[in-house]
Amino acid sequence: MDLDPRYDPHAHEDAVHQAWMASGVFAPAPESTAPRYVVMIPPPNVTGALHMGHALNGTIQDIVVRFQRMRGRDTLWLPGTDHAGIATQAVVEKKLWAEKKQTRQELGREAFLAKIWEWKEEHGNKILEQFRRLGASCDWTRTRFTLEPAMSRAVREAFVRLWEKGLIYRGARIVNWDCALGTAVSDDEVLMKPIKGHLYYVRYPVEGEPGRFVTVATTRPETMLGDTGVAVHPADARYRSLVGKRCRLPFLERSIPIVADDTVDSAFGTGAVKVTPGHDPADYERGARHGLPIVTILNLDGTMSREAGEFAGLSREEARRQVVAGLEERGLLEKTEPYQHNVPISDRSDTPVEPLVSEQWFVRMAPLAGPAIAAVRNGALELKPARWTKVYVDWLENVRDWCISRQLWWGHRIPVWYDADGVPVAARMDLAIGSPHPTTGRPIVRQDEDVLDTWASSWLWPFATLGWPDRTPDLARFYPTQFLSTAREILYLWVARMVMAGYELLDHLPPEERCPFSTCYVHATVLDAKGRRMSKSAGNGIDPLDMIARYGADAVRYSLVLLTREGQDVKLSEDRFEMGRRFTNKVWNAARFVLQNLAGPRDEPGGARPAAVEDRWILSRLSRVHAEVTAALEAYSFNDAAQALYRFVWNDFCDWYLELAKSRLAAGEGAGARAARGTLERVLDATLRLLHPFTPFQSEVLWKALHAADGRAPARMLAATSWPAVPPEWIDGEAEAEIGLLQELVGAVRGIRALTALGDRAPLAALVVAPDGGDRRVLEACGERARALAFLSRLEIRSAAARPPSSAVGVAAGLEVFVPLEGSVDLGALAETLARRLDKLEKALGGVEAKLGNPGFRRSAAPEVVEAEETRRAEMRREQDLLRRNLEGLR
RNA sequence: GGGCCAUUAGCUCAGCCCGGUUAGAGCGCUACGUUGACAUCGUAGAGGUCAGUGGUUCGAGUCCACUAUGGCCCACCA
Repeated sequence: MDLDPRYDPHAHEDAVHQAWMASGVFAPAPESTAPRYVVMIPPPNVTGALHMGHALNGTIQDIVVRFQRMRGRDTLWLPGTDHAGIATQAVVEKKLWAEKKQTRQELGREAFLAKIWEWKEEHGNKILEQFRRLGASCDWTRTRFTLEPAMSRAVREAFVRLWEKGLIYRGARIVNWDCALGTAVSDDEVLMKPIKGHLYYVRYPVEGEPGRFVTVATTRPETMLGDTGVAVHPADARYRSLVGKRCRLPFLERSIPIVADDTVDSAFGTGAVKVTPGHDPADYERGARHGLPIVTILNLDGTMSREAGEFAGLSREEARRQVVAGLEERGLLEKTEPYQHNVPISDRSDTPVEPLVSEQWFVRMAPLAGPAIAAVRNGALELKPARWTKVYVDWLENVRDWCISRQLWWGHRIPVWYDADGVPVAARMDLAIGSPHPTTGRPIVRQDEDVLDTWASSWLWPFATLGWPDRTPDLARFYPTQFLSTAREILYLWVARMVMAGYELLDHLPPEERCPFSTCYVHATVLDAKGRRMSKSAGNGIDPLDMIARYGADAVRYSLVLLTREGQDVKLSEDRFEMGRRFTNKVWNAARFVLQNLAGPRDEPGGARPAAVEDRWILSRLSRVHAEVTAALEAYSFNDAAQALYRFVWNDFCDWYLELAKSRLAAGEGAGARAARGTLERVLDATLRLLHPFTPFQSEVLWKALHAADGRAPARMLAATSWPAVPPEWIDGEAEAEIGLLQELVGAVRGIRALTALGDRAPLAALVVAPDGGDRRVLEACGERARALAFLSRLEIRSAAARPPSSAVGVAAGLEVFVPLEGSVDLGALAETLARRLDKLEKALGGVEAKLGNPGFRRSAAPEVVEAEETRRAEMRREQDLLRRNLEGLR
C-alpha cells in the first residue's frame, strides 16, 4: 500500500468509519464475561448541532471507551438524544409560523405533536451523525431518545413511585414564569443578569395620620399594585412607631399593614420595603410569615391583569411608565436614582422571567438528596476534579423543591387524572375519561394538560436506556456505569438528579450498586481566543465540523486533548488545530518511512530483544511511554497521555531512532538491518495501538497498511485489537544512558557549529575527550554509532592525536567537545556568546555552591540529592574552566 | 454576601498535590543546516524579578496568609 507523502484525512475517514460500522466492533460482545465498562452519553438536544463543547466531551468519552475496549473490558458507550421540550417545541413553532402563519393552538395538540415528530424524524439524527464524524465509537444499535415509548414507561413508573411515597405534590407556589414561552421554568434555568435601572422612592400615606408617609424603595414600581404590606426591620427605631399601623396603597386605595420582619435590611433604601407576595420570591415568604394575601397583577402573557385596576391590559413596561407618572402627579414619588440590579432572565428564551404564583407540580428533593450526598462521602461517586464535590454537596444540602411541570405540549405528559371534584391521581396506565377514579370512584374527567420538565426524563437516563423498569438483561449487565463526562453547567440540572434517581428508584439493587456512575468527570469549558464563552448568539463559536473538514477528525481530537487540562478552561482559536494536524502528519510520515523500509529480512517481532543499543533504547522508551499512557488514561489524565505520546513519537522515535536506523537500513542485508526492521515493526505496531484512542481513523489506516506490508498478521481492525503489552523489563537504563550521551554530544557539536556560523562550507570535525583524558572510552561507547553521529551532523570523530590547534570548546555530559576553527569564523561574535554563557553558568554555579555550603542542606536533603548536586558542581566548574580558557584563546 | 479558579517567555499553556538539576513545551522570532519519511523537518539561540507583600524552611514558582487583577458559580438587598 502506497501512502501519500502528506496525510489526507478525507481520503480515509469515511472508509474507516464504514469498516467500523460493518464490523460491529462497537457493540459489546454478546457473551462477554469480562468486567464491564459502560458510559452513557450525555444526550444532546435533538435540535442541536455539534459545538466545541460536544467535540471535546465526545473526544474524552471516546478515548476512555476505546482504551477500555482495547483492554478487553465488556464495553458499551450508549448514544442518544434528548427531546429538549422547550427548545424543540420552539423550533417547530417558529417553522410553523414562518411557513403557514399558524400557531400551535390553531393546529391543536395532536396535530402539532405530529409535526414535531415529523421534524424529529427528519432532522433529529443530525447531531449524532456529527458525533460519528468525530469518530465516536458508540454502540449505535442501542441509540435512545428521551421521548420514545420505552422512556415514557420509565418516566411514568418513576412519577408514580414518587407519588406513592408522597414526594410529588401540587401547589400554588411562586415560580419563574417565562412570559415569552408561556411556561414555568425551574430555578436552575434562570440566570441573573445585571441591568441598569432605577430605584424609585415611593410614599405610601399612613392611614389615619394625614401628612405622614412611609417611603419604600423599589426597582419595579408597577408591582406596587400587588402590594399587600410594608415591612421594616423590628429593631429599626425610625419605624418602630409605625409597626402595626396600616397605610394606603396609592391608585388602588387598598389598606395594607406595616409589619416587622428581620429579613429587611435597614441600611438599604429607606429601610422600609413594600411586600408583593404575588411577584417576588422573597416577598412571597415574607407574606406567608405575616399572613398577607397574594394579589396577582399579571396575566400569563405578561400583561397587567384585572387586579391592576386602571392599568389592566397594559404591558409591564407601559404600566411602569404610567405608574411612575401617576405617582409623580400625586406627589408620591420622593425621588428616583439610577441603580444597577440583577434581573432574572430565562435561560430558555433570554427574556426576563416574571416571578408569579401559579399551580405547579413539585418534587420534594430533600429526601432524595441524602443518599446523593452520601455517595460522594462514602466513595461510591468520585467527581473529577475533586473541587466539584463541594459544589455538588452544597447544592444538594440546600436543594429546593423541583418544579417539574411545564406548560408545553412536547414532552412526557403528566400522568395525573382528575375527577369532577379535581381530585388528582397518578397512574402507570392511561385512565380513560369516564372510568372510575381509583380512590374516589367518581368518573375521571380529564388528564393534566401539562408535561414534565425535560430533566424529569433525562434524570433516568443511565437505567431507563437499559430497559428499566423492566429487569432486563441489559440492565443487569450494564448498570451501574463507570464513567460520566459532562459540562459543569449541568452538574445540578442533570448529574445530581441522576444520582438521586439511581438511589431512589433502583431499589432492587443493594445500595452500593445504585449510584449510576462511579466517576463523574467535569470537562473544561471551551472559550474563544479572548476568553469568552463560545456561543451562537455571540457569533464567536468555532464550528468543530469546519475544523474537521479542514484538519481531519484526528487532528481536531488530538489538538483538543493537548490543549485541555483537567477542569481548566481552554481558550481556543482556529490555529490551535494546526498542532494536531502537524502531529498526525508526522505520525503518517514516520509510518510511511517504516513501511518503505520494511521489505527485506527482519527479526521476528516476538523474538528475543535486539542487541544493538539504539534498538534497546527505543524499546526502553516505548516501555516507559506505554506505562505512562496507560497510567494517565486510567487516571483520566488525557492531556498527560497525549503529551507523553507526542514526545515519544516526535522526539524519540522520529528525531532519533529513525535517524539512527537509517545507516543500518542503508547497509542492506546484515544483522543490523534485520534488527532495525524488526524493531521498527515492533515499535510502530505498539505505537499505533497506543495512539488509537486519540487518533482512531489514522491509526486504523496505518495499522491496516502495516499488516498488509507485514503479510503475516491477521487482518483485524485496530479498534478490535488489544492494548499493547510492552513489558517493563524493556526499560534499559544502560541503553538510555548511552543514547543520552550521544544526544548530548551531537547537540553540543551542532551548537558550537551554529554559533561559530561555520555552516556547511567548511569541513568540520569534532573531537570528544573524556574527563579522564582519554577519548577512547567515548568512541567505544558510541561504537557503531560513530557512523550515525557522522550521518546526523556530517562530522568526523577524530582521535585525541588529531586535536586541532585552534578550536572552540563545549561541554556535553562532562565531556569536552572541540570544534576546529578553520575557515572564516566571526571570533568577536563567538567570544560574545561564550562570555554570555560563562556569565549564566557562573550565576548558576553560585547557587549550587551556596546550596552545598549550606549546612542545613547537607543535614536534611536525601544523600542522593546531595551527591547529584556535588556532581553537578564538578561539571559546572569544569565547564567554567573550559569556557574561560576558550575566551582567553579567542582574545 | 459566600465560594471556586486563574495570574509562569511576545502568544497559548505545562510544572505546584509530594519544596532541592541552570523553570519547560508548542506557536511566533533569529541563525545555521536538511530538503529521497515529513508543501517540511532538524539543531541552536534570543526572550522569564514565576502578579505583589509577608510568613514557614537550611532552601519557595512549588507550602501558608493577606493583597491586587481577571473569570466563573451560588445567594430572597427590595
